[in-house]
Amino acid sequence: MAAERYNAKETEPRWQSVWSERELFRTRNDDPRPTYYVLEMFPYPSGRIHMGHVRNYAMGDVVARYKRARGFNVLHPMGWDAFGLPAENAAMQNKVSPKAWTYANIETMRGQLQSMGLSLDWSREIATCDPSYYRHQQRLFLDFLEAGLVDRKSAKVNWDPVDHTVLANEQVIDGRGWRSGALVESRELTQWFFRISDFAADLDARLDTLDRWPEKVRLMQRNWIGRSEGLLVRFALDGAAAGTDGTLEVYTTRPDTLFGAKFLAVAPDHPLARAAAETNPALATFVEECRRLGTAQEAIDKAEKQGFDTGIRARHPFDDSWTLPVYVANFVLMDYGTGAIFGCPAHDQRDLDFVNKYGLGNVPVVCPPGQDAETFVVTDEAFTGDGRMINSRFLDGMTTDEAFEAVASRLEGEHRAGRPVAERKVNFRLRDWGISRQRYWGCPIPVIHCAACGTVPVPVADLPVVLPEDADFTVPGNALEHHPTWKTVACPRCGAAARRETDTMDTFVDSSWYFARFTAPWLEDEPTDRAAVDRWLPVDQYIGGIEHAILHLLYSRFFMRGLTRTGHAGIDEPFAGLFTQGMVVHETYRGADGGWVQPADVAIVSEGGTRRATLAATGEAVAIGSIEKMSKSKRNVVDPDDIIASYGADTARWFMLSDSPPERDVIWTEEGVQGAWRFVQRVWRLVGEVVERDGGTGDGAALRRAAHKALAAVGEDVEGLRFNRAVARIYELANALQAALAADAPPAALREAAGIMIQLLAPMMPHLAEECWAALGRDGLVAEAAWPAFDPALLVEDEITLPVQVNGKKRGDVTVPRDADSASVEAAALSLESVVRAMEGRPARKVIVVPGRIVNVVA
RNA sequence: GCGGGCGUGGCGAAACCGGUAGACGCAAGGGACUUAAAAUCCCUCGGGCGCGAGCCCGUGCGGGUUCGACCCCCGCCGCCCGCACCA
Repeated sequence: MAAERYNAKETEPRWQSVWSERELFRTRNDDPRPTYYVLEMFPYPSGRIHMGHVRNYAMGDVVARYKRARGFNVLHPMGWDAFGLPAENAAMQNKVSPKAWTYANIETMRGQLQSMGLSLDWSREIATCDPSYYRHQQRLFLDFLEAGLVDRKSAKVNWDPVDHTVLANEQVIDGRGWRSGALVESRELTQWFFRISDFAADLDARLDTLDRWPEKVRLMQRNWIGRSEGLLVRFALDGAAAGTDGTLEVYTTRPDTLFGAKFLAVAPDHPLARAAAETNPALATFVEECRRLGTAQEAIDKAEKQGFDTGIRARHPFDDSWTLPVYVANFVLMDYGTGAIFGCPAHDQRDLDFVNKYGLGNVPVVCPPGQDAETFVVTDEAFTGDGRMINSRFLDGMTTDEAFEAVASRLEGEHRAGRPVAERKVNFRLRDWGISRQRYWGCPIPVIHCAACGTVPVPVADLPVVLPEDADFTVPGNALEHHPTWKTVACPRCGAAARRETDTMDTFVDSSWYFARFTAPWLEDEPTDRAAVDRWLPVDQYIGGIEHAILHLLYSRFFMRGLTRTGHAGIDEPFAGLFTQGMVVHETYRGADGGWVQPADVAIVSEGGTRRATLAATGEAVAIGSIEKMSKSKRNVVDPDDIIASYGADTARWFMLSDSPPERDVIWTEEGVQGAWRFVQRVWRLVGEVVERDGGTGDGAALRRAAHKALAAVGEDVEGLRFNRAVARIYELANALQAALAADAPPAALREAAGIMIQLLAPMMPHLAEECWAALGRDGLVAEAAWPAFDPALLVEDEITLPVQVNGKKRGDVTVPRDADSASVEAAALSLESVVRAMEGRPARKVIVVPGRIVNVVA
């Protein structure tokens, strides 16, 4: 045997080149074997990979390598989510172009990922910022436009008046722009939208079919889509209220409480409010105040319920003599339902707060179970549950549900001015996806604005609309807008001078279909190859962070439907299996001056169970703080490059997979890494000893059993993505192998067990596995070897040891033949000395024998 | 406020469908080897009592169901996450 110590630094690059030279991970679409598509969320090229990437890609690689060994034709690609604001910020600060910055980062990060030994098909690599990718995205936009999936409409946006740009909600902090610090304004801008809300019902319903998604994610999406069943009620208005047709449409999910109505309220930007404000200066002032408050989320949270009586009166739908005041109220949202509500204070907390402020009173109409209808009153806590109807005329005595039905069917049947007074309506919270961004570094929206022809799509033959490379980033705002010539263009329809759309697409668009592009990324004329898409999609296993539970995953689900509607695919759900992994967290450290100290500069000493930290360089004391997500601000990051340089990729991968369940956070510790590294060395040593062994007088049966048990268990654990358990099984097998070596087991059993162990750990530590595979003298590469089959006969023992309980407490064990009948097991158990003692002379009233499990004697 | 999840040794955790609680790893303590260190190997490692065989207690807390409960049911407590005026 060669070197004593395993040298990861030398072996890892060597095996990486062997895999790459043999094109082992290059996937062919015409390979006849069954397909398996495993995908990890592609990274943003921020500059360097972080430990979260290592964890994510280590998991995906285990699945890819395991499925390959299982005989699947595995697609495991990698790419770059490469558009986005940081590139423009870098351009502003460092005078490099966003393109140069992004591609330099990709270069670095590709090298880092390659040093991890991931079994990726690099020939399919894509970058979303490359015209060879975004030209197809532009084509998809045009197809979506044609198919009616795209809208251009006016919408309120967060406008940063200093940076001259629209900000996403996440970029507004305490009402101020995250970069400029300027107070953000609410502006109406004409924007491009994807009509995701058209699919709300289907996106909601199909969540039920995603049985390999985490329940949590499905729930989050369900809440986000926000389906509700209710009634659209048309209230007649007195006189000819301006801005209306004489009725006010209200959406409610509680028509049962209609007899508890005390007022109607509309949103400040409701047409009725706007019209009324024109003749009422005080109301105009109120509306203006609401609008100002409207932008800052914080203000909304704290704002008191406020309203303004318009003077308009509405008629109750069941009683024409019953009038209700119509308010403009700050808590009514224009973009949900109809922007108008009826207020039933006794059974809605907001409405109750409102009437209590304006002295409108309340009438309870639902009596809670167990309450007396005569005495039940509501003061400052609304009752929102189900109960029996009271004070509600023909509804009295009904349940809440019955009353809903009664009101709905009755009002549906009544008509006024040719329309039913009410209609059942399913409403959704989900709003259309605004994709316009006033940014340079994104996919240009391929349309042209012509004074004569209006908005004209760029002809497909003219694609791609390429970003200009000579943009100027010294002025804030959209560099496309500032560019001297880029936006000047001839109208494709009439040839007159026209203006290019200077908005680019939200970067979430880029990531909404990349998984489809991976199936045939070489195509030049089409976004997708139908045959390839049909073969590979849906993705069998998608792995990524929980932070994308809603937006990215919902947008992708919408996009898949869009692709199918426009003939680019044939399915609706892109991801059959989804797994959301936990974060990588680390202790934080603070120096004497209170500043954060990075782990690389800290030395930990542990004595008698107490851990103390010092600055490695000076010995100065360092305070150990709480465990947090690795972040630059707290400096508690560990650079994967450093770990790979000192321990190797296998050690990093192994540590990432051991200990914590993959969906939970994992605490990165130096001790843990060293433990993983010790195991790497131990495996190498054990294999070395096995190879050298040329005779043995001991028994190999126990080892064989242990190996086949591990084989069966690890297969199940990897299938279920329980990597931490698989790791524990492999440790057990290593322990068994070591014990067998000590017990002088015969070489055949040793070699078999060592071979199995290597194959089990190959998906996790592929380089070490290759090195050991070669040392064992096995043929070919372990990366190409078929997963071994376990021998079921070895999993069952001839004799089994059963615990014996007396009244549920364990008192001893009996060892019996595997197929012993209950009577003989019972006899053996009762004759145990420890059992007799525990019975204290009492007779056995009952003996429960669970075959192969346990014996319980009831005394 | 609404919705969801989780509470098991010093730590990360395991326990299949209600059947030996703590596998496996980390840390710690003791020992062997060594001039020494590193590396490696062996032993101990939930708490308490006992020389020992062994006994008692123990999965956030309080009840319940069961021959038997970390697991099921009821009621609390604590922590974490998501959404948040959605009518």
